[in-house]
Amino acid sequence: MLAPVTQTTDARGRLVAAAQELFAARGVSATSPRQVLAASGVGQGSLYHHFPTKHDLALAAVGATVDDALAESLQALSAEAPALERALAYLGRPRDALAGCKVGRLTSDQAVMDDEAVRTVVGTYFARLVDALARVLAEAGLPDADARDRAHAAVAVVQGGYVLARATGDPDAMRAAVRGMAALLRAEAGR
Amino acid sequence: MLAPVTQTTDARGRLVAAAQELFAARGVSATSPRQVLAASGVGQGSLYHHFPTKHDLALAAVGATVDDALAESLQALSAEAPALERALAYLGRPRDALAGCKVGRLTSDQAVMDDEAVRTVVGTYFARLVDALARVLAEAGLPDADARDRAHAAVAVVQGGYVLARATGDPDAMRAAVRGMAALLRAEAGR
DNA sequence: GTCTATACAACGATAGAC
DNA sequence: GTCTATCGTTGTATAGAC
Repeated sequence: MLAPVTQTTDARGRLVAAAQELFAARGVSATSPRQVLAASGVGQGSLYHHFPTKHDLALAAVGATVDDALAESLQALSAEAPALERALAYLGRPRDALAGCKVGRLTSDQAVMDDEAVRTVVGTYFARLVDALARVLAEAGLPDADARDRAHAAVAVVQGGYVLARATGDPDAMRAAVRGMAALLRAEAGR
Repeated sequence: MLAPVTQTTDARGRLVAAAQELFAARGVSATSPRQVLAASGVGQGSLYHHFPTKHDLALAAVGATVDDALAESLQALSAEAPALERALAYLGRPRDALAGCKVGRLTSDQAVMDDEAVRTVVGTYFARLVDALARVLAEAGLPDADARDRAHAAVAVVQGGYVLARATGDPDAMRAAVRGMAALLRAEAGR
């Protein structure tokens, strides 16, 4: 019995993957268990066996999405480069601006904000991201309090960039916002 | 006939006001015509008389909300003060961070993004806001292209501040983001 | 563990009397 | 212009056989 994982991992895994995709594309509230069923290819009974309520499914899918997103973001911040360049690398990462942030969009989703457990997962994502960026900016030479403010601003610029790009239908809005922030950070560092 | 507006303005106006409130609190997708009915106090038939579909109601309510929000924002930018201070006044305006931006949140709302007319109204709001802020920053001495980038960044910081505050459940996240941005703009101006 | 069948409420919208 | 009654669909969830 060296392969301890049962075959059920498959059905469960497919359900979570399908839910992640649909939640990212249409939001949690706007996605029905029926749609997840259809996309995953499993039967109705299976879904409710693994996830008795939509809440359980949302928690699993959002948790997986947050884990993925956090790993990707922290990667840019922990590269082999000077601290300021690592911060700018996070800012400049390629993003699908018109799709919106898979995590950030959840804060406008009623089904998420009304669910304490899910909302906490989303909150932890941003808390950890800001913490990591603040450490990098402190390493770049800023006093701790200033580094935290700049980190909040930088993460906010990315989130707001998504909003601007989606609202205007123009991905350049995100690029302009990030460019503006990067220029300001460089200017301050070169003081 | 010097009073051209009929009494229907009342029922219609109450419907729009109720819709604005509900849309701001719960989103467009998550708000049903039934809820608008209940909140406004008018009858079922009246709603569908004035607004044959939910689309029509959304367009009217979102349009009204955008008009209000734009007027408020532009007010801070057109005060009697030096240009940089007007930009910082916009950034520092008091905001209900945990409630989210009544306009910005709409970009995560499926019912809005799928509706060309409504989405255009939301897009125009941000386009006009960025334009106005860019003009102020140019007046403060920045080259036009730089002013536009900084304006995108500043508007994005506010939108992202809402996201951070809602995600973490902490209004201070918005304040930190705005503080960080303001400090960067001041530093650049005092170069 | 997975399936089909079904329950019951709420959805957006319409009908037709007044 | 406004009302009550109702349509057909989809929502989340459950029942019970296999």
